[in-house]
Amino acid sequence: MTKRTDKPTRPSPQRPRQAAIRAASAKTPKVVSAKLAEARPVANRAERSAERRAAIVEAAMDEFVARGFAATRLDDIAKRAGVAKGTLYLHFKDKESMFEELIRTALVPLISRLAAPPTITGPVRDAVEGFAEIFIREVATTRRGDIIRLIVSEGPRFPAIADFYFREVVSKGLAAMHRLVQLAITRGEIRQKELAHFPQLIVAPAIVAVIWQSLFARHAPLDGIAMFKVHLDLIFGERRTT
Amino acid sequence: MTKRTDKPTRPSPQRPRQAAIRAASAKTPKVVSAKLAEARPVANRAERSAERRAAIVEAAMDEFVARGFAATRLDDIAKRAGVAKGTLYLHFKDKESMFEELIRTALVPLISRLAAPPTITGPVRDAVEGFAEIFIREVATTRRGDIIRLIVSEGPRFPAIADFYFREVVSKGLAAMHRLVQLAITRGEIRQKELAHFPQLIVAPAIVAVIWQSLFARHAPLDGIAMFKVHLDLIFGERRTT
DNA sequence: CAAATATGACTGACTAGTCAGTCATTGTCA
DNA sequence: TGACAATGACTGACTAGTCAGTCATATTTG
Repeated sequence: MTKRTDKPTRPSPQRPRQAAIRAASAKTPKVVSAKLAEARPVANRAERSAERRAAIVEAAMDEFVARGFAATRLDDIAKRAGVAKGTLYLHFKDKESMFEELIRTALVPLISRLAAPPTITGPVRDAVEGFAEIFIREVATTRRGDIIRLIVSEGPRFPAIADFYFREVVSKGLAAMHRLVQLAITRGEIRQKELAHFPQLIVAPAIVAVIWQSLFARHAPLDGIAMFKVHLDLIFGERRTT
Repeated sequence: MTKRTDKPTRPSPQRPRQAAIRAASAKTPKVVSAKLAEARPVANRAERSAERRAAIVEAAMDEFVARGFAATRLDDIAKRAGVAKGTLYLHFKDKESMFEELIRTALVPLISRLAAPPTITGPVRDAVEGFAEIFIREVATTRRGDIIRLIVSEGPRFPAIADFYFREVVSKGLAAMHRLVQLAITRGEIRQKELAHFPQLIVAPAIVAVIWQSLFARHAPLDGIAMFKVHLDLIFGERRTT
């Protein structure tokens, strides 16, 4: 029950060590708080607020990725972001909203990348290979990969997130893949016509690479890009030139 | 900590409604308690204890799969299993041990399946296809698939589980795949020799199918077996006969 | 200085784990 | 074999502790 029947009067809160506290918190290798302390030319309200929010988002991302939704403590997020817990509530309604908003925000760059010019100049294979190289280097290796794992983990418990992810990322990405495959088939680059029905097959190795990184990289490193090239050889036939 | 320095007298607990409580608990539609009530020929202590344990394992599996480790309440597991919370601690040391032991137990059948006769009679493709069909039907669709998702979700937070899973399932499975691929290459069934370096490519679609089921089946059903057959066509070349 | 922001102590709901007490089953003995 | 004693599986009320969310107070800004 946590009695806490004491503390009857609280003789005067007296925030004495404010500076000290800040100093201590600045001393820690916290990402953004340091940045705030150094480069603060003037920073009006809006800017500072945006910076704070960014710091919170960054910290929350780290914590959620490391521990999952349920096991993450808002106290830890606040500490890592260099703010008080109450401040979190100035930016987010509650823990759940924070989590959902975070995932969505984190996916925005991915989405814009997907919507980027799908103009094909050379062989389709090169397009797919470039796409995969970017994906594996920028997703499987970075924290965006963790986001994918987070979605796999928490998706079933956050249908809103799974829905959003399917709508904004998966279906768009698969549609793009579908188009590429169709093009490659008409061009004769791909012989297996059935592949058009399962664009998931194109990206499957990339997904596996992401999962492998977070679970087994320690036991057996996996060169995702090399693996994907072999995969492309299967799809497009073995490459002639080196 | 758990002080417990107090409790000097405990005025006399007086458990009055023992019978009533039992009746109530029996009335609930609990899985195993019902079974016990009906088919109880004699059921000595050991048998009953084993049944209890099985009920707990079953219930715990359901709860952990549905909510993840952190969000699962032991009270709920106990209620679902039709036992008191204290009983859980007669079978498991604590929540974490319970979780880990559960995962291991759940994988035993999978492991024995992997260690099963790898004798190849016909084409390697048929062996792989049979293997995949079993896997997708018995794993992607059933609760074993949830276990895989659970490992992906909680693995990073339970290194012991990730280690165990890698050692007992992943590395063995990949080694088996590697052997199959080698055989197929020497037989001329597979032309792409590099495939031997990445046996993960063989199983990637199966993994993706598992994940798809739990996240997106609602939005867009996926025929995992059909997908895998197309995948095999890519690896072995398109199948001649229907 | 008033308004806008930020703080962190505090609350209360919730939960892992404990343990004194109960009682069905098993063992013992006449 | 029937009565009685011993056992230990089982129970659930209870404790200590945790943590999301609040709000009175303090600080900063314009």
